[in-house]
Amino acid sequence: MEENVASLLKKNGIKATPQRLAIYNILKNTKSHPSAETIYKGLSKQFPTMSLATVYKTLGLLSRIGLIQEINVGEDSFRYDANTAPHPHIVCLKCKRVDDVGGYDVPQSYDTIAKNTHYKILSHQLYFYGYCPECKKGE
Amino acid sequence: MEENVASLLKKNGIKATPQRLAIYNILKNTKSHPSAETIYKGLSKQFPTMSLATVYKTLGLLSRIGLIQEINVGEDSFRYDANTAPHPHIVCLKCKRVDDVGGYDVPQSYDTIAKNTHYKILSHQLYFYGYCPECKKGE
DNA sequence: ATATAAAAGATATTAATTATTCATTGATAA
DNA sequence: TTATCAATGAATAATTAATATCTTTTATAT
Repeated sequence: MEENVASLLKKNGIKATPQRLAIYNILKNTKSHPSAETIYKGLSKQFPTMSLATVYKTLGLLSRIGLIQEINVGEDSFRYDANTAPHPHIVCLKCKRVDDVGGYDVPQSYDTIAKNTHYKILSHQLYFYGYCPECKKGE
Repeated sequence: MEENVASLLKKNGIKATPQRLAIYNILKNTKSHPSAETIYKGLSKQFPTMSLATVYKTLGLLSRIGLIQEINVGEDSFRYDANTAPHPHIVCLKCKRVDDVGGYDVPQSYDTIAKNTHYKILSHQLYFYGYCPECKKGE
C-alpha cells in the first residue's frame, strides 16, 4: 500500500519524502477528516521540525494528483479525506466532528441537472448538518 | 415587500436602517449569490461611506433571523442567497459563478441517514461543480 | 423635539492559507 | 566516490476573509 503511494508520487515526478508519506498515511488510517492543523499536531512527535506550510503544500499536492480530497464543510478550515470516492459527509454543528454518510448519495447521472442548468457537470458534494450521537444528548 | 422586511426586522427588535434594507434588497433582486465584498462594491455608489464591516454584520444578522442563507461553495469566501428554501447550487470551476439548480434536491426525509449515522439531522447542502454555459465553450 | 439604545463607520485584530526565501537533501553523471 | 544541480523542507513573511473594538451617528419611542 505504501509502496503504491510512493510509486504513484514518483510517476507524477514528485519525490516520495517521509513527510509526504506520513501525511498520506494519517489520512489513510483515520475516519476523522482532520484539518491541516490537526495533521500538523499529529505529526509533531514524529517530525518535530516539520512546518505547517509543508503540511499545506503536501495536502495541496496530494489533492491535485487525486490521492486525497479536500472537503469544505462551511466552517473555518478545510478538512481532508483519503477516500476519494464521492460520498456525503455529515457535520456536527456543536463539536464540528465530520463523519462519512453511508447508504445514500446523489444519483451519479447528472443528465437532468445538466439539462436544467446547461452546465457541464463534473462532480458534487453533499453535506448534512446536525448533532452527532454525543452532542444530541445535551440538547 | 420592503415594508415586510422592515417590519420583520422591527419585530425582532432590530432597527431597519437604510443600509440593512439595501443589502437585503440586493440579495432579493439577484440570482447571482454575491459575496460580502461584491455586495459592498455594489453599494459603494449609493452609500459611499459604508464600511465592509457593516456588510458583514448585516449579513450575519439576516442569516440569524432566517431572512437569507449563507452558502459555502468551497472557495475562498461565503456567498449569500435571499432564497432560504433548501435548493442545490452549481458552481463554475472557471469563473466561480454560482447558480441555483432547479428540478432536483435531496429527499427531505432524513430518516435513513439518521438511522445510519445516529445523528440528529437538521439541514443539508448540495453543491454541483462543473463549467457554466459560457466557460464550457472554451474547454 | 429629545433621550437613548442600537447601529454605522473606521480601524485593528485574528486566523487560515499562501508565497517567499534560503539552506539542505538527494539523485545523477563524471 | 564525489561534485553538481534541481527539488524539497523549514522558517518567516505576506495575504485575505472575517470578526472585534471603539467612537460617532442615527432610528425609534416618548
